[in-house]
Amino acid sequence: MDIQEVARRANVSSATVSRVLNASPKVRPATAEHVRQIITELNYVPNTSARNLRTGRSKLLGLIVSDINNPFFPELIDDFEARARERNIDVIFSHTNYQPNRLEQCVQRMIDRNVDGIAIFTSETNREVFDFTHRQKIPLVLMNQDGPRTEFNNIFVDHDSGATEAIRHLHTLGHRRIAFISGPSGFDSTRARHQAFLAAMADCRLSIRDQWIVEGDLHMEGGHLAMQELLATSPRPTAVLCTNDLMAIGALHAAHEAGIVVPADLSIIGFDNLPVCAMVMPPLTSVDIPRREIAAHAFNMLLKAFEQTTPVKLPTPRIKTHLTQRSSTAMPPKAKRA
Amino acid sequence: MDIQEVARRANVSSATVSRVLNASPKVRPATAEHVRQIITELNYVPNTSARNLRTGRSKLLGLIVSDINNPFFPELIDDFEARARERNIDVIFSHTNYQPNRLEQCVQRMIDRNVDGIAIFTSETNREVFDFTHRQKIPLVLMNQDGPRTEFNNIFVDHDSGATEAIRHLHTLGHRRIAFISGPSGFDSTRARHQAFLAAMADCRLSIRDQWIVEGDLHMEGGHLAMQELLATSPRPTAVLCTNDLMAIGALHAAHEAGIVVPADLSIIGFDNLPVCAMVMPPLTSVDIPRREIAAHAFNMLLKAFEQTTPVKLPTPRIKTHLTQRSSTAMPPKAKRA
DNA sequence: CTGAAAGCGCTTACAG
DNA sequence: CTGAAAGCGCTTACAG
Repeated sequence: MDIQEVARRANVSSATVSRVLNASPKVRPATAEHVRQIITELNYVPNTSARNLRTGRSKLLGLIVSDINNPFFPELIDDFEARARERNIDVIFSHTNYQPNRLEQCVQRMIDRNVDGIAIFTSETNREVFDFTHRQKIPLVLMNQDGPRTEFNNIFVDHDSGATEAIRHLHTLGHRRIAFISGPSGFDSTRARHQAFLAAMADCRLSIRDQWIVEGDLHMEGGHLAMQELLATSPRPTAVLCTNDLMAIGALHAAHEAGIVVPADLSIIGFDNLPVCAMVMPPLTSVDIPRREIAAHAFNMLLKAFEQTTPVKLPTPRIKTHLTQRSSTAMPPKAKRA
Repeated sequence: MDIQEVARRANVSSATVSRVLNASPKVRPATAEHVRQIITELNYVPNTSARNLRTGRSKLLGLIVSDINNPFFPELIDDFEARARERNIDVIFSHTNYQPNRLEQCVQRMIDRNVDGIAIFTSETNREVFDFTHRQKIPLVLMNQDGPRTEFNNIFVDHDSGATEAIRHLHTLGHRRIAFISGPSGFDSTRARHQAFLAAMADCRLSIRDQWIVEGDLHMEGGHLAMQELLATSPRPTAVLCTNDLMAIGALHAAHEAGIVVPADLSIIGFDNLPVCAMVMPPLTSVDIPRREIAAHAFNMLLKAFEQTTPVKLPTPRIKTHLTQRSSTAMPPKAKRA
């Protein structure tokens, strides 16, 4: 069943069928209607490969994330894919498992498939690959890759706004001794959140103690260990901001094991606002990263970039983050006594 | 940069280049080596669409799940995709959001892309779509779709083994009053787990009380409400098996709110063994569904089905489920007193 | 072992 | 508004 067969049955040329298929306005409405009917009757579906070969477009977008098992990503993938589907675009999806060299393979495979654009949401960076893709004139969108001066299309997620809201929230509750569980310094996003914490503390004129800044591995384990360290300090902090939710949950467990009640004895705030925040006890207050908004920007930018005949750098959207309050924060014990 | 260009530079015909590309043994090794060198030099990548158009294969597999936001799926997707990547196959991924009619669109889109096979992991069923795909002679693999008599390739996940282990575990601890939070009866998997519970109880010669079987909505809310109902019964159950982990977590919260300590006062067991089981307090004992094993079977079956010239029904793998013990189960209060 | 040539199923500039 | 024809970039049966 090919376009010739449809043409024969409809008593037109394959060119006309093709025009109907592509909703060309140059076809007489009656002819178009007739052809459409035959198409339905025959249950004809155009061959995508032939189409792509002819047009040079694939109606395929690539989406690369660090780790599909990280609950940060599903919502983002979901939204991106839903938008693509609306426009009859398919998505090829891959993940790097945080390995910069796997990014290269992922991108190469997508280029082989002749994708119309690639969105890369990885915490690791591989500048050579970005450059390579850019030179191939394949539309590219990145997230939080070294600021506004980059030549690549970029989406900027502002961690400062969320961190500021978090620290102000604690400050308003009466907290003065606030600790931070940082992540490994190798990742851009981790560094950005650390900076955001420092800025937010300064904003509230709160002093920072070195011993209250402990590094974790971004997993529950790391948060657990970091919290144990913090609990051994004297005086103890009355509140802790964590670089991500998984570490905040690890911290929650460590506090519980030490007989410390959250939030009565200690307030904890996470970062990411993963679905699991609502599942732990107490439900975790966390800085939300608007994943669906990010996905929407990425998709629209890719589409726009693809429509340009000459590649241009699109304006960088700046996305604010905000605190989502749940039940892991309260007044510090001291303030209660007072 | 196309195959002709490579042929010209290598002083051979495009047929020879093509043979080298496809590792045909009919090329003189020296020629092949020379051509390979030129290919590398020119950074040539064959056009996938042209290839697909010629060969009629796409090296593309479809993967459809109910809900990417459900933490059950990421591991499964991960494993499936990793296997595909090993063989240079790409995966087009989609999800139905539990709507049977969206399954039709998903499948149609994949057929349009000329996929070499489709794996469908949805809790909802759409027999017409399965039939349609089957008639198109596109290899298909389903999960737990009405038993061994189906004409479709199927993977059978045995909920009985896990449920039996769960009930025996509780029985051994001394529990006799065991409740069940069921799911909506519309889903095959939900019904299967309900049956598995009943069979496991019979296996341990434990009696079942109607009031100790409460239906939930598969989400935290439903588990929460169901547990509140169970706590209002008299006598109360000392242990609860839940149809899935999300409801088990809802139940955990409800117990906590009622001042009931898990596991000292009440044991809770979930189903699915999601990553979140390790994050809640106390960590949740749960029946594990071996997702990676399922993904492996699905992928291999699709590959095998595709290699057959005439469609055959492959043998149905039977996958056992097992209990993963954590900290939400203990001896019942009565047994302790004794 | 190698090449010339046909053809996979479309789209589109061109001619009418 | 419509059609004939070329061509997108490959692969493969056929001939040598």
